[in-house]
Amino acid sequence: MLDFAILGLLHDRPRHGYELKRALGDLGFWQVSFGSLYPALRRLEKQGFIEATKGEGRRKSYRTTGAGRVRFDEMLTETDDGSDREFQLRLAFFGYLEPRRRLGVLEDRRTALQDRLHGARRSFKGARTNTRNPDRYRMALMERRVRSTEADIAWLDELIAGERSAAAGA
Amino acid sequence: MLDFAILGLLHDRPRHGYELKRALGDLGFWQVSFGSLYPALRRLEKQGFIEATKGEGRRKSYRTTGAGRVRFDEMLTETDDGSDREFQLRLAFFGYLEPRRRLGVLEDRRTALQDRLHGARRSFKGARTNTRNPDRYRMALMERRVRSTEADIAWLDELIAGERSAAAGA
DNA sequence: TATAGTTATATCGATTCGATACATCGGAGA
DNA sequence: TCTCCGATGTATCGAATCGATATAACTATA
Repeated sequence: MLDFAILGLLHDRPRHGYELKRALGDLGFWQVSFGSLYPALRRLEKQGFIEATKGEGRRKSYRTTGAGRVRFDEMLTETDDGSDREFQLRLAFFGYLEPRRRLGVLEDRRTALQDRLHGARRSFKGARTNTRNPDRYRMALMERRVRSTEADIAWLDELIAGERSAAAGA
Repeated sequence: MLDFAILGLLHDRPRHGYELKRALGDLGFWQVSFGSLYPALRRLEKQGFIEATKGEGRRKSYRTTGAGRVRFDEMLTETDDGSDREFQLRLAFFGYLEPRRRLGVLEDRRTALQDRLHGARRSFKGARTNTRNPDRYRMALMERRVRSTEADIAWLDELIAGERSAAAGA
């Protein structure tokens, strides 16, 4: 997954290590550590997906190779582990995904969130009903989960609507 | 952090490994793997914080020792790494924290979320203003971050209000 | 001229993950 | 009745990731 992130960010333009960390953090959902990043860069370089050139000063500028761009395209359509992080990462690179494939990804995500919502509601109602003395704070956690999943679905629906009108308008 | 989770769940009552994984997953924010859980149990046992007794069938029932309960109490008030996960975990065990200490934890969390909100808004507005051709999908991600942080603060404020009235009513 | 903060690359040990192995148990369907 | 399947349950492996730390140069500021 970090490999996917790096290839995607380098697909935008060449960047050095520190800048990759900053850019990934700026996406808002993953503060990656150097202990993950630098080994990942060497891994990708050894696999021939990226290459380093010396930038200004101490910097090493990385860019994707042809093989790296092919790998990135594969990853864009490849199997989805269903994690929140992977979805957000995929969305960050949606501009590089063929437009006709986008709606499917969003709808799969919607299904997954609906499932999560049902589970969250079941837990919440179950705890309220079955537990003799339900813990106030754990109930609050469950309620938060229900609400934030609902909010995510609403947000996603806006994205889906936008995608449909973009498809119709094109 | 996993140690904290295990000690807290065993503070409720004795549980076996599989049950701990289920209980932690049911809290809704951490699907821990067996590859983390079983080594953690052995770690805690070796440190003398928990002990195993043979339960029915294949089960090994774990419970906290005196030292384990002391350690858990320390962890309840100890340094906070500021992560979402740690906050949620701490909240799940709020019932075991002295009532007079609860409000402080919630207010610290509120401050952290406010900071996050400011950062998220700054990124969002910055991208909209500075970027010549802002990526539609990355903008959506930023907007989601703003909205979900706002929703979290609102949810937290309800908790804080409840806590204040509980303190007043007592 | 200290001194503190940011930029930048890098590594270390410990933790966590995802996959897998293996075995038992209860229920559904042939 | 038999057989398969999914849930239960403990356990381990290698790889990925984390958090802390080391090092060093540059930049601002007191």
